[in-house]
Amino acid sequence: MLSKKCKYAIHALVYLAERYQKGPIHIQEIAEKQRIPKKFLEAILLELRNAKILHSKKGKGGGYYLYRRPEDVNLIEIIRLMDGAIAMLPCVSLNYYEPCEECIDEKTCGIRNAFISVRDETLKVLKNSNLAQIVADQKK
Amino acid sequence: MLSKKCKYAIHALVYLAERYQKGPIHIQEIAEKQRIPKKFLEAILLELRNAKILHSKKGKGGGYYLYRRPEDVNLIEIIRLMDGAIAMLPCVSLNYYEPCEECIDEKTCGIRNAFISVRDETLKVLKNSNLAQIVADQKK
DNA sequence: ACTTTGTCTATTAATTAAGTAGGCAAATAT
DNA sequence: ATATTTGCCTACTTAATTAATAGACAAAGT
Repeated sequence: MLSKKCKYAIHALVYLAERYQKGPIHIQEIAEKQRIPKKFLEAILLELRNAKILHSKKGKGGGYYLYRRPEDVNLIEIIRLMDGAIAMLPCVSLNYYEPCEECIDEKTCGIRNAFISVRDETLKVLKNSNLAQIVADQKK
Repeated sequence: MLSKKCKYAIHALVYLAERYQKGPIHIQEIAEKQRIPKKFLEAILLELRNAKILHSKKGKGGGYYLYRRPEDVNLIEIIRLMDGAIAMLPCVSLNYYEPCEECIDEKTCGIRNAFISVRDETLKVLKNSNLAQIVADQKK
């Protein structure tokens, strides 16, 4: 399951994608419209900014805005940033690999194969799911 | 990520699948060989028993054994039993559906589509991954 | 009877997720 | 300049979930 943090991030990004190139949006506005605790949202947007997904402007009239085109921000990146590994086992994670503590021998482990397939299929779907796509789906 | 509980369950079941129809296996033995805290394992095996995946025998010479054939126990069932929903969002879960708290309107939500696809692909893979398959993969 | 082994309920400990507080720093307006 | 707005950053608190443990009980076998 995605964490609330991750879901908040997706909602905030979709909100900003709908307003792409319309100038900075105030945190307060996003928090209210998407019903996200403001302080929590601040931390989330900051992480997205540090990851070069968002840019910000300070002072009056400031706020956050999408740095990249909506079609260039996909769910893989957002989920990895917020929640870490996408795989169901640490030992099959591409970006957050760790050996499984409970595993006796990874080389002969028969469990990993299935989860490698799950990971690959999941990445395939999420790679094609970007902010532009989500905004489009929303309008139906 | 799968919980430790779920990973312990899979390891214990694979251990029992390897010994299918060889009589009951003592909890203690599984706990030691698979390095699982005994008391924790007890609770796990009990759940698997209540779900009709395992049977048990009490008293001397007792223990747990697979109730069904290894090919008839797949990862979907184990994961759902131990960790609940397989989907990444509650609102797209087939067996543990719940509306997303942060969602304004599920009908027009553009986020769900991707996660419905992820869920379907994941189920497709996990459905074909059963204990017999895992044991076979292990021998390579 | 006595021993072995699973059953069940209740607790505790550890970890992670979620949310909050408050001062600092940069940009803008007057 | 200086006051105001707004994001930046660190630290902390609370809540929830996961992991692990304790101990009495019940059934089966010797």
